[in-house]
Amino acid sequence: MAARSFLYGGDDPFIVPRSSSSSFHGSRSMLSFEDRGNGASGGQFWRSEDNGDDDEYDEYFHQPEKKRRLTADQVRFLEKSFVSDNKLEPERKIQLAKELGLQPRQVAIWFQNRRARWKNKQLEKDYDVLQESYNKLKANYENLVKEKEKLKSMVEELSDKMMLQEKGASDSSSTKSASQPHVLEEDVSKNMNTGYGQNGNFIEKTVEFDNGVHSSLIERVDSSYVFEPEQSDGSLDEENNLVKMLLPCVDGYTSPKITNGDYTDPHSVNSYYLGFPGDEQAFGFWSY
DNA sequence: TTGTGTTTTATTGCCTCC
DNA sequence: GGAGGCAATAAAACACAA
Repeated sequence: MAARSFLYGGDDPFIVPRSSSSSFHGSRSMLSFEDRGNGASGGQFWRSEDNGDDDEYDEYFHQPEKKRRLTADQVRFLEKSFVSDNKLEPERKIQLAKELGLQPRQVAIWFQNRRARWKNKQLEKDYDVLQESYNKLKANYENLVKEKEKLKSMVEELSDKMMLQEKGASDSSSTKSASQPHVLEEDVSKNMNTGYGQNGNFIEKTVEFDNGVHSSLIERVDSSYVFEPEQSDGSLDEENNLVKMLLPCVDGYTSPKITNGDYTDPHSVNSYYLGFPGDEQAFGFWSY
């Protein structure tokens, strides 16, 4: 872009008069004659101050341009200005250039570069925040996996006990006691808190296991119990799946059905009742 | 002193807005 | 179509270890 090329030569021609009341006279030395071979903007200042010597001017002006750093004072001033507003309106650009003894183009470039640095810093901050968030999620996930394993072994332990019960029951002649899931009932019931609610012909209990898993317990009017897992709880679903897998090992389970919380047609919903027939107060799981 | 990595200044090309 | 912003990049200036 020709209009912008070659160090302020074609853009924003702005020459600070020597008598300028700039508060940055210190920076003027940077633009002095002794610097002229080393500085782009210095060339123009020098040109304005030494316009009597055309040869020297030509010699300087055709030297390859070099860039120079702003003084600490100039940078401080620009930083202050940037903090107050990181966008640069033309008036402010001219004003800053005057006060700093710089070309407006230099001020514009400085702001542009400063915005780029600021953006990079912001990206770094955002990255750190995301990283921290990820680490927390990861730790949380690992805890959940451990919890899941714990629950899994719990279910396996319970089903083993059920199997033993079943085996013992089939060995004995008493069919009544054989169908009682005492171990399951005791082990589960002592590990949960219950709350109560009424639901149609059932009393619905909200139960909370020690591990934080919530479920609903449906107590039939005739005092039999079933479990109804909440659909929102994936870990319980997982547990139910495990229990469902173990079902073939358990003799005599029945599958009553529930629609909208009410007991209806035992065959209308695809779910399992993991209880036992004929129990007065049996525990079991609804499995979907 | 010099090689090397980092920071700063400046350019270029593209894009958007008016 | 010109002005200005931005991303990418070049290159000078600087810092610093060896």
